[in-house]
Amino acid sequence: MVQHNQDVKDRILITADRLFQEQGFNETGINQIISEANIAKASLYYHFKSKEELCVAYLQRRNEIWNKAFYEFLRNKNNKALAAFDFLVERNSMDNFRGCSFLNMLSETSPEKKLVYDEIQNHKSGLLLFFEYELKEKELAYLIYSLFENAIIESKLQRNQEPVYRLKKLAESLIQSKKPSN
Amino acid sequence: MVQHNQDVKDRILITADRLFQEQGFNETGINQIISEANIAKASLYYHFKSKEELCVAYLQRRNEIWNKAFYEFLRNKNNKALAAFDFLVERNSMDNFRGCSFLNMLSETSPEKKLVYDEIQNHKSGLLLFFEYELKEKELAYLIYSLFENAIIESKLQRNQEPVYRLKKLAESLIQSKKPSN
DNA sequence: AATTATATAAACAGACTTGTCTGAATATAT
DNA sequence: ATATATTCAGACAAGTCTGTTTATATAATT
Repeated sequence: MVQHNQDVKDRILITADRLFQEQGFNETGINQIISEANIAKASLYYHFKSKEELCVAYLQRRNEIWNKAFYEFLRNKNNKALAAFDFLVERNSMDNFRGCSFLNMLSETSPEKKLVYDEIQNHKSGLLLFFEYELKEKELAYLIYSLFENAIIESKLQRNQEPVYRLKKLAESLIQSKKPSN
Repeated sequence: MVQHNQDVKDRILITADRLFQEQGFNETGINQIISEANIAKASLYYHFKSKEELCVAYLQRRNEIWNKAFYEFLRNKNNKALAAFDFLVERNSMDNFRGCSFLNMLSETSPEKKLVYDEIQNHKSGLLLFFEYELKEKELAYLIYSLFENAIIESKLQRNQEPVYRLKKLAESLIQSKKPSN
């Protein structure tokens, strides 16, 4: 039966999102996506002309979802730059230390795929902008951003939250020591 | 003609090393390895019972090669913790911003492959130990280690050396401010 | 001299890969 | 009512993937 309700594209994206995150991009085949999304292969290629185009759409959507969750989490927090580390703890618990979708893709793609690189760069520059806005000082922001990035990677590698706690404490003392009130 | 000179295993490792670095692990097939190494497929499976086992051997060898080049580079340097960033600049130029082989593998593998994870963890804990030895203070070492890690990632993502220079400067001022002589 | 270790080529298995195409059906828009 | 957009199932192409097996050859060890 033809399901003509225009959520076909959504179902593709939702399923691809889940599978790319769970298994990685190269480990996920088109056939698995269409099978689990319950759509026809021709429908996928009607909406996306290649797997690479689906990849770009996936990263765009992931960026939107991530940002939404991120800023929602921070809404009622006092020190948002530090609370970012708490967000990371929450995400690690939810996704079993899967790490950053964008850094994962960075390792699975090549610089020739410019549109893919663009989406990764865009996500990361957005995150850096957040720290710059919160901390006012650019070099301090780059510093805390770096600790945040390494918190993602190190907690993925160690498969526990200790690196996040530890780097949050380091970030805290660095931010503190820059405060003019001290 | 049978080449019975016991460098077959070496040729496999040398070729796999090159291809895994240039193309990534999952993007490199067994057939390409045997073809470019000029050996028979049965010879590969004589020395390595699976591609995963080859992966582990590759990471072990890569760790040895990396460490050798790293400590050789640092031998005549004064501030070795800071000179590590210069090493990174050199490597980026040589390998066209391919990034860290171990972090790349981290994104291409899964935690179920315990031996693979072990090699990645081993490499990174060795690097952290280096910073701890050089900087004496553990939390400072973890901080500089984090900047170093992000320098690898960010320069790969931006495909230029600016992040390395910038993070080296940040590292410098952080190390400076911890010195008791100030 | 006999055994064992290492190497070869090449076929084979069985599954998977991305992407195209056909022919039909159903919606939506004009 | 007619044109256009969307969806379907499923076959097909042309290749790739990891790994096994066979049968043979050579080198090293005992």
